[in-house]
Amino acid sequence: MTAAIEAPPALLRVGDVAELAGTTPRTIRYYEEIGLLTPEGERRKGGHRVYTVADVERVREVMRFRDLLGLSLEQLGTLIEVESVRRNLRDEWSGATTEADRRRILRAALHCADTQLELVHHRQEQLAQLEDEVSARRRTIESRLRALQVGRAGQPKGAVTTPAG
Amino acid sequence: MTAAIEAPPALLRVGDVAELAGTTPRTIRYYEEIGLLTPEGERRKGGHRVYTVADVERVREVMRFRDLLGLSLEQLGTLIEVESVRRNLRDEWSGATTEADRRRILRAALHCADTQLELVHHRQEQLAQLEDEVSARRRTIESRLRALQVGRAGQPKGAVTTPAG
DNA sequence: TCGCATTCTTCCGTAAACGTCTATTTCAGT
DNA sequence: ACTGAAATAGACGTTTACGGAAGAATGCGA
Repeated sequence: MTAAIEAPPALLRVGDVAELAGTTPRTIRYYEEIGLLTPEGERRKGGHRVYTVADVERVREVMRFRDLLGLSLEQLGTLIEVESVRRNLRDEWSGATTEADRRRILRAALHCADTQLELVHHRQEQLAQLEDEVSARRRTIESRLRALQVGRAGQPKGAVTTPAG
Repeated sequence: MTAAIEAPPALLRVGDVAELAGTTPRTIRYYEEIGLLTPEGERRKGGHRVYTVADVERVREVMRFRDLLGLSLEQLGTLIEVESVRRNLRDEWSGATTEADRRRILRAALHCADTQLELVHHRQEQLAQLEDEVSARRRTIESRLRALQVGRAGQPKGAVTTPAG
């Protein structure tokens, strides 16, 4: 009796979340401490935190943005969507959300995604430029190497031909 | 009399380098302290460091790799070319470098550039994947928004159409 | 030559992002 | 019910990448 009507949310503990996200329990608690992660579901009466797979996703998202965009956790706080928004986007809307609310939430989420995309694109441009410069240098080195190989069969000595650099 | 034969190397002091590279003297000295930057040219007899524009470039390179690849300065030490190699690549070869030496140096530099390119490409892949996911989410949000707008003119209430996700 | 900005070394401070330890519950398998 | 593994709060420790101040020495323009 009292069988689960919907799929049980697969309760996770802090250690599970840490392992699934590839980090440590300390980090998970720290993220909560600074307001980056509010575990879904209430604490158990013993005080233990209760998570779901959505929280794991959240942690992974935080870590990816941190690594790939080089942002501080504080900056991520303003970049990553707020819990309520996320919950609303993932679950069905709670009965209390009016249509105007939904629109507002969706607009906020859209704006958030746009900001993220801008940052990603900016990063991509910077990386592309870095790539250009490095590969240009690579070509220079290569041509100098070839010049050396040729010189070996041709002139035994002489001025080094500085090739455009 | 005693006119400069070659272009004078434009001696810079630590403050100049810092300003040109967009950082502070403290950072410049720190980079030297941990072995990332060995100023060209000897110290002046007063003990003041002497730099050239090449050192400025070096500093900028360090900062870019640090920012864009998210590497620690220690990791950068193994990634960025060693001073001697750089000097040899930029200046003409000193009279003492034999042809075998030059080839070895060039090969090392080539390998170094390849490593850098690999890292850059890996980063680009990660960013591309992140871009995909974010823009996918963006589309989801957008379609939900549209669904709301449509619902406003069509059905006044009903189940929310969860669109693939 | 004077004076003041700059640089020198040395040392201590700091912020971010956790690691680690302790002492104390709490949970889960048997 | 018991027991070992795991979680809790709280505190302090650690590393990286510098910031900042002190006191002395140096360089450069007038």
